[in-house]
Amino acid sequence: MSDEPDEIPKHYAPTESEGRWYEFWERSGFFEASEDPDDRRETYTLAIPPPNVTGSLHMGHACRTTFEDVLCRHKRMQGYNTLWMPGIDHAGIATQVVVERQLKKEGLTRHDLGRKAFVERVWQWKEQSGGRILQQLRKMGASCDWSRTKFTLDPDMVRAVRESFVRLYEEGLIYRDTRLVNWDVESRTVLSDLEVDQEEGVEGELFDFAYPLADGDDGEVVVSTTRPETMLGDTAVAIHPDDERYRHLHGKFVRHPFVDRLIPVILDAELVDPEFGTGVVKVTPAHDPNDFATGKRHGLEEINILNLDGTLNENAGRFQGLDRFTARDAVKDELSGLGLVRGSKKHTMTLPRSQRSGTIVEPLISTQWFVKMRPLAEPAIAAVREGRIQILPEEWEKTYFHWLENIQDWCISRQLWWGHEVPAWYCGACSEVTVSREDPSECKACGSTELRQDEDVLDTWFSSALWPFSTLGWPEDTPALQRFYPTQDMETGYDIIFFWVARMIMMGLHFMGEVPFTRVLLAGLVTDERGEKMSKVKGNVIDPLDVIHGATADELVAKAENAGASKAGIKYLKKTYPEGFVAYGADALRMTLLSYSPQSRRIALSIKRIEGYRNFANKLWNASRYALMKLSDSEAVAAQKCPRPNALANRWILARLFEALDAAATGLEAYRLDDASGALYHFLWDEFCDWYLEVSKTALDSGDAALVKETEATLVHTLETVLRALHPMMPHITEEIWQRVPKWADAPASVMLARYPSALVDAKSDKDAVRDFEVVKALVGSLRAIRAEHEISWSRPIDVYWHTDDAVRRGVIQSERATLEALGGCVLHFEPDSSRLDDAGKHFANAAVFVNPGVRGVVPEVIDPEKERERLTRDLKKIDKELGAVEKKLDNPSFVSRAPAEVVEKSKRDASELRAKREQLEVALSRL
RNA sequence: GCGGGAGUAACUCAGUGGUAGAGUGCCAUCUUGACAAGGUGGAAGUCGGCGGUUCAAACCCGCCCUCCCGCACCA
Repeated sequence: MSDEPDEIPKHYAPTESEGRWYEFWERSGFFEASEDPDDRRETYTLAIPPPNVTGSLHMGHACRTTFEDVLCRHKRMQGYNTLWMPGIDHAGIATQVVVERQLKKEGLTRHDLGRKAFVERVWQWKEQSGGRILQQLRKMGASCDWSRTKFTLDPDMVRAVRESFVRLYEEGLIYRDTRLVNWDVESRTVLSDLEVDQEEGVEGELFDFAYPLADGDDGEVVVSTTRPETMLGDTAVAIHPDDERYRHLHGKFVRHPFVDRLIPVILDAELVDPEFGTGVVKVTPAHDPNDFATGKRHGLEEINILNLDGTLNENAGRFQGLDRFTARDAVKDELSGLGLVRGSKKHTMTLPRSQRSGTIVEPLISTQWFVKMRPLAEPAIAAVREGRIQILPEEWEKTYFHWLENIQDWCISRQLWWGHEVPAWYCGACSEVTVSREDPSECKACGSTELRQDEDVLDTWFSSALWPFSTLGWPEDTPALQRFYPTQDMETGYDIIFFWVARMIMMGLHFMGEVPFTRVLLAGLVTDERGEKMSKVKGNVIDPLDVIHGATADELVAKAENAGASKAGIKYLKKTYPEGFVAYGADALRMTLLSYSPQSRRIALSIKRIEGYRNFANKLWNASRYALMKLSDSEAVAAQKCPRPNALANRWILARLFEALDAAATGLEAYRLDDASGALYHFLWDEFCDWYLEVSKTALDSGDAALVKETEATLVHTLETVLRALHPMMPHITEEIWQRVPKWADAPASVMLARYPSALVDAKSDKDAVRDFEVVKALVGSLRAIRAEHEISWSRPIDVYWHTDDAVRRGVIQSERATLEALGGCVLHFEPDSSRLDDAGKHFANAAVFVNPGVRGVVPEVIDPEKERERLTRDLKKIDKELGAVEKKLDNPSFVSRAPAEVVEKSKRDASELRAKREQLEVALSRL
């Protein structure tokens, strides 16, 4: 047989197989949701978190995609009309930056092209390389309904955005206002609070200087600041009204040393903490949020000293044109020259940085569009509080509530060119604003045609917030919207709970009057195996596609260098993956990502773990290969029907299959895909492969026609069922094998269309079989241990004399004799006279002894007495430890009286079994 | 300052009251006809520390130490 070329290769090769099946599924339309009015199936809908159009598949996407695909494939197999709605996000800043970078290489800026040409250029780029990530999601096996793919700038999305903007405007929930905003001087746009990161622990300087009193008053007031340059925009100094030290300053003025300006001393209990510094605060309303609020309270002038690029403007007098940081030193020098410096000390502070450009964000007065959030937040809070939306893991609810309860208005305008245009037009004649669904031809107030559209675009997240219903056709009342809204699950990373999840809930409730989804699943962030965030600089990025298709070490290094990895990063990469990656396949990657607990905030991905699951895929492959070889000439064997076998092993594996399916179902229902996949993994490997396949060899070779028949039926049924159960997790390999398994006449064309196996339908729990098979496993385990300890070659059969007083166990051993002898490599002899075993030394030369629950046995003439002593001593020690713990418990009267009866009973049983075992081992030891 | 999370085997992590688990790694051994990407056997943990509740604590409570993450404030 070994001479014959194998029809099925020994190693599973994922690369070719995965692409082939994916193409088959997509071409066959298996991913498509139905809008057929006669289709009465319940729906299951999940909208993909649309990746950035600039995006390239990373592990975060891979993780999301896997999780979502499992949910969708599972629901689909359960008979739901399943819609997994795919799409891409236009990603305002991110995309604009990418194209601007390209232009830079040509020596151009976007201003050289002008707005229209630039936007055209971005579209061009989008058409060429934009949708790449959707192809990459396919490599993961994602079963999205691609026929519905949306881009957030598609015409119908534009329509949805305009509709929602206009409605919110008409309802007074969108307004235009001048206030202090976060200004990114590099990207030259405003940012929402969420787009600003606070960099903590920055070592800075607290600089003290003096303002001389004006109007002939002698003296000065000393103020402290971390930003001396902003004094150019100071319009007050503030003291606490109750501060006795400064009572003489009430109503006075100070003189600005550089600019011809008198600055009032104001009293403000809110701004000033008399304990801090000198107790005097300089007030710069145009460049600090607190000062801005103070300015509003006191009606102070707001003097903006900055240009939009971060240089100082004409209000800075002689400092005009200097960069903001250069200006800081210049101002300090100037103050020093005037003898006004009063000291300086180190100061630890927090700096606001732009998430995009990394530059320090400037608070700047600007006119922007805002969404009034409170009225939207209230229903969103209620929806979660009342359980109409469930957030998992639950601890995120607190974070969600905390944010919404303290929410600030959302600044939605951005000074970019790429994005949804603000549908507002300014009239040149009357300066009224016209906000309109359609491009207006005249001012709504005065009828003038002198209209100019607002030049800003909307925050990318504005269109994302509409995603669950805009993708289904809103504002049209389409059949899709009716059928698939609200959706069921929303799965995404916890890092965008505010950016996206909360806003979708608010907008969904507002525009649809219904929650956009009933469950939010928040997953952790994927990091490298050290728990460090994957970063191009660190060289620790694992590209999912490299894992799937393989990559040499050289390729990895070249790629990392190209991406700008540091020297240390390259070194780490070379050290960690000296061999590169073999093609592990999408299924192995998926299983790995699923195996991490969804409750963890960090998914420290390890290549070793991926390798482990690649090995699992291979194990499944080879187990199937064995089964298919054995079943090759039994065409009649159909997998569909659950057999009713008589043989113990067959009954056992079906019972265990039942339990594994039950565990998988429980895991899937609870969104614990780690538990679900783990249950099937262990069933397949530890039970089906390690025990059942081995036992089946004996049965299939037995020549007993009835036994052969029922074993074949059980084998194929178990395999076919476990393939269906695993399909959502490992779609490609299960399809590859399932297609080869003998099937029933009207079987569907793909495993993904087959029914998901349910424990209740497929088998009944056979507890007796499970209990009896444990006897087989324990006995074989003992024999293997003896063999291993005494280095007995497998080619040498051993004689085994055994005895038990337990009728059930005796029955099992006698009826499973063939199996036991095959797996144990032995010849079994029942020893009716148990005293001969107790006193084995007299009757058997060099006997090794084993003791199982209720079964004793000896293996004569095979042993090294020293090793036997070692083995027995070790066993004895283990038993002593266990027995000690149990006995201690039982000696405690409180335990016996207060613990539940079943717990006490179990302990008693354990104790007596352990004592018996202990006695046996001691006898055996003393004999040596 | 407010809030959340984490600390369990060498590593990465499961484990919400009843005798500590997995994957990888390690040691030994086996090319037994599905699979060496494998089989078999084995070693390895004062469950961060201290106290409390309980018959019983990795798990519940309190305090402490270390690390991570949000939010707010920071003259």
